[in-house]
Amino acid sequence: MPQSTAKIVQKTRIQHQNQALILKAALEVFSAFGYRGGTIDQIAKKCGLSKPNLLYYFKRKEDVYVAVLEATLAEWLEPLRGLDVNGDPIVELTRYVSEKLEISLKNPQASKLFANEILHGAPHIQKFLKGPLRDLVEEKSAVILEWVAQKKIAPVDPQHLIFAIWAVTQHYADFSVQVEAIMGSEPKPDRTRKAVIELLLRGLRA
Amino acid sequence: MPQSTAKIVQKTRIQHQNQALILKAALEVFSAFGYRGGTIDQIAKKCGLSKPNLLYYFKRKEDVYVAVLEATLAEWLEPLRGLDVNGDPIVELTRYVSEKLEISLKNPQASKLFANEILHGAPHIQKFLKGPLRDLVEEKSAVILEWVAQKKIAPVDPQHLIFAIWAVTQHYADFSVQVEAIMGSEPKPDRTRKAVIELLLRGLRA
DNA sequence: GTCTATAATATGATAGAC
DNA sequence: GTCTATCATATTATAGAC
Repeated sequence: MPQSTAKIVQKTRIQHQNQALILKAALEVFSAFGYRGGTIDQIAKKCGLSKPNLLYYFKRKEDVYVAVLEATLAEWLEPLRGLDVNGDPIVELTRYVSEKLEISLKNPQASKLFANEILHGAPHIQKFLKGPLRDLVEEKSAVILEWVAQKKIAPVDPQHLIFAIWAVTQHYADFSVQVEAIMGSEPKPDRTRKAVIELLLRGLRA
Repeated sequence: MPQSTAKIVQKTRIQHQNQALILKAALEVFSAFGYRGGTIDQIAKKCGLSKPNLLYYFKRKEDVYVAVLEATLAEWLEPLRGLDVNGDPIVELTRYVSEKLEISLKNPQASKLFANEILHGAPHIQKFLKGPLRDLVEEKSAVILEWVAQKKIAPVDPQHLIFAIWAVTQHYADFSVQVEAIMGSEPKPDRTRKAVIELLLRGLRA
């Protein structure tokens, strides 16, 4: 009995380990080639498993994709959630832009995966977009409008401000190839951060 | 002899017509599903040709893709090219942002096709990025720096300003699904334009 | 130039031994 | 749980008649 339990625990551990390996490899593959472009063969090779063995953990290719996609959604919401109506608007927005940019630069693959999904109509995350994401944007738009009402920042359309922040911060991850082609090398994160904050927030000071 | 010539002309006309049909259909398919996701079968059906007939005009799937991609590159450069160092900076930049946004909204498929290509490493347009695009950005960065030197606009990093304009304007085309999910409906172009111009350029007034 | 038929390949998924 | 072998299917591309 004890040995049997130990065995189960052992197996479960290996399961979790392998699942983690698969998700890591899947993120690399799907972010680079898209859902249709990436193959389970590539993913299996990248994490040292055979194709049938991978499909033992995830029955279908789509299941792997959805799993890795959903793993990134939580992280996606987090920075915006922190926007505090009681804080100083410029400080709050600066922190938000900084965090969003840092996440994009630190994990460009997740950003690309997400961008690719939305670019092709978001077939797997409609509910996320229309549910949690929409609700959060609505909540934080109210925060920004409150700041405007209190004349703490210049008048601004809150939804479009949020879109602009997303667009610019993710641009450096999603279109890194273009950025590097034009700048001749990888942009310096610190300089990028300063430039982005200036561009997006300078016009808001009341 | 005259008839023979007429025939050739006729054929050439049909060729051009069919090529145009193919490129139009290919843009729809590739922008929606990506390069790997789109099939020549879909494209052929969409323009009423048989698959072998399509492959008579373009030998390989990749040739169709490259053709439709390159057809969009010229249009891509055009608005930035108009930035005139002798004009009023705010007027010039406002015009540029407006044109860029209008093109994105009018032809979101081309924007998506382009975004997808870059997202996946731009394997087919490396030369375009490192050549004409880079050169043009360099030229127009100098224009913006000149305006800064003349104290006509506030100090700004010209490359990052251009990136921000691209990111925000294309966002409404590339991520339209997300924008609509959050706003509940298609955004009004006029309101979007005003919001984007305010957000990007308000901070630049000297 | 256009078609039907088909070859050649890639890839998702399963069967069954161990 | 993991493997080899294989099936089933989708898709690119070509052959050859008309």
